[in-house]
Amino acid sequence: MEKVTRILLAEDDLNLGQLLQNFLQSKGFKVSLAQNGKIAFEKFNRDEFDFCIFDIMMPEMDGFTLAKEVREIDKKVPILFLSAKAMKEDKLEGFSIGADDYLTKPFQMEELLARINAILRRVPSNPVQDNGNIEIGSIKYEPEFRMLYLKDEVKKLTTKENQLLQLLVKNKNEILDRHATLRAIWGDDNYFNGRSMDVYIAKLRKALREDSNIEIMNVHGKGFKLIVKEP
Amino acid sequence: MEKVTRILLAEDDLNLGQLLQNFLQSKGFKVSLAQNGKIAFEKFNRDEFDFCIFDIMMPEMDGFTLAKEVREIDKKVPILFLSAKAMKEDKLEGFSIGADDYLTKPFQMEELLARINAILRRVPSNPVQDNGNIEIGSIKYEPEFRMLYLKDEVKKLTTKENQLLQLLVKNKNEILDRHATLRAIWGDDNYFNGRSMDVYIAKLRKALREDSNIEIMNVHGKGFKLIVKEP
DNA sequence: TAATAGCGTTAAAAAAAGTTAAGCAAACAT
DNA sequence: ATGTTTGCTTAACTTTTTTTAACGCTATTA
Repeated sequence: MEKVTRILLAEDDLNLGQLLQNFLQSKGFKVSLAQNGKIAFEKFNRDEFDFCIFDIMMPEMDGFTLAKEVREIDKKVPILFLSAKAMKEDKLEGFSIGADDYLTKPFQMEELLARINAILRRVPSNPVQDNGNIEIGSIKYEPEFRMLYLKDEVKKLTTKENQLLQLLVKNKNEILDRHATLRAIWGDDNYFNGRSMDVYIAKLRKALREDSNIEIMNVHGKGFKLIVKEP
Repeated sequence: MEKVTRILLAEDDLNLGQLLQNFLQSKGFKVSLAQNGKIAFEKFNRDEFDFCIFDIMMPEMDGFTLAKEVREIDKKVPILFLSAKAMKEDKLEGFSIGADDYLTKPFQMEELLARINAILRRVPSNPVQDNGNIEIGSIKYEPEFRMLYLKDEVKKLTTKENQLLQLLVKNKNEILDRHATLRAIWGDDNYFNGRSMDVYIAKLRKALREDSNIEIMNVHGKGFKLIVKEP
């Protein structure tokens, strides 16, 4: 379950604004477009955002003032400035307000995207990280330690066994696509890797056999499906 | 007690290099200047750095290759590229390697400073305690003194043991790439050095065995992973 | 229903890693 | 200078992990 990054985009040039909005939305972001700083600030107070892109020259409220207002109530949200001016003073003012980046128009949209991602990588994400303890039927499974706690044995899984079981668990009760799995774990989808994968499916079946409610079912020509019958 | 930020600067133009070094030192950074990528990589492996500034076009080893090598053994250290070319492809390649910023020459030194600080604001402050002491599970580890404080013994690590353990710690819970590690510590990735590394992994396992929550796990064909079970 | 592609299983071969110890050279002490 | 310690590499042997092969079964389609 991927978390969508919500971007607040303040840009008075409607052409550019919608172009950016469409581009970023096509890249999987949720983008709220505001036509000036005042509207942007209202949006910021009303909703939650993970990233801000502010044009500097805007009517009603310019980008710097907007950023200052935002910084007063949120010290952490990343801010990236867009500007027509490449002037040194402006850039430095931008950074002094607490900007994360400053991009001068015209720019390539791919560069904007790359810069957004570079910043997002540094933002501490998901504070809620489940402790990774998973139950497959009655069998405890710890993916990060590659451990399977069977009735009278603790089985240490190999790298491949673990990768495969993780994918199966992640797609519990859904079909795990054969070709995609081969590309994901083996890097390449060819005949021999396919046979190798079948061998590992057999290994996992043997390991999980002690709980008769667990089944790794084949879906002919499609892939495998981990089924756990809940009583 | 302010911690000094140590910058690794790779720049073959000695004029610019020393200019930047002086400027950044005057701003309170500790700057190590390397004249090409190869020297920079050796420095990176020998010492600890909090920030990297890499020129792209350099003899011996270019900035992109350098950054890739660095990223293989350190997923987190910030990297900022300097380049004479403003080409879109180069910028995108830079970001795809995992750069945090990309600055085109000529630039204002104040802008460089502002960008460095903007990135450093996002870097989670010292996972390492102020004095450089590290805890691996219940075992205290002082990399700069090559000391491991075991239950009833203080083990002095050898150079290789220490280098390897440092890399493992830096990549805790992530895979430490086998080939990259060999290049980083042994300088060359060949069969015999690989066997040597396995011997050192065995030594470290034995040393860390007293805390059963610590494990140096092998990821077949990829490398090793230090995992510490937190209770 | 015969042909065929896809899968199940087991065994073997091959590759990678674990372990122990011998060998060797540099650093250190005697 | 000579012996000793130390750190590292190389070797030899073992075990684990992964791939490949072989043979049989099952579902799909002509």
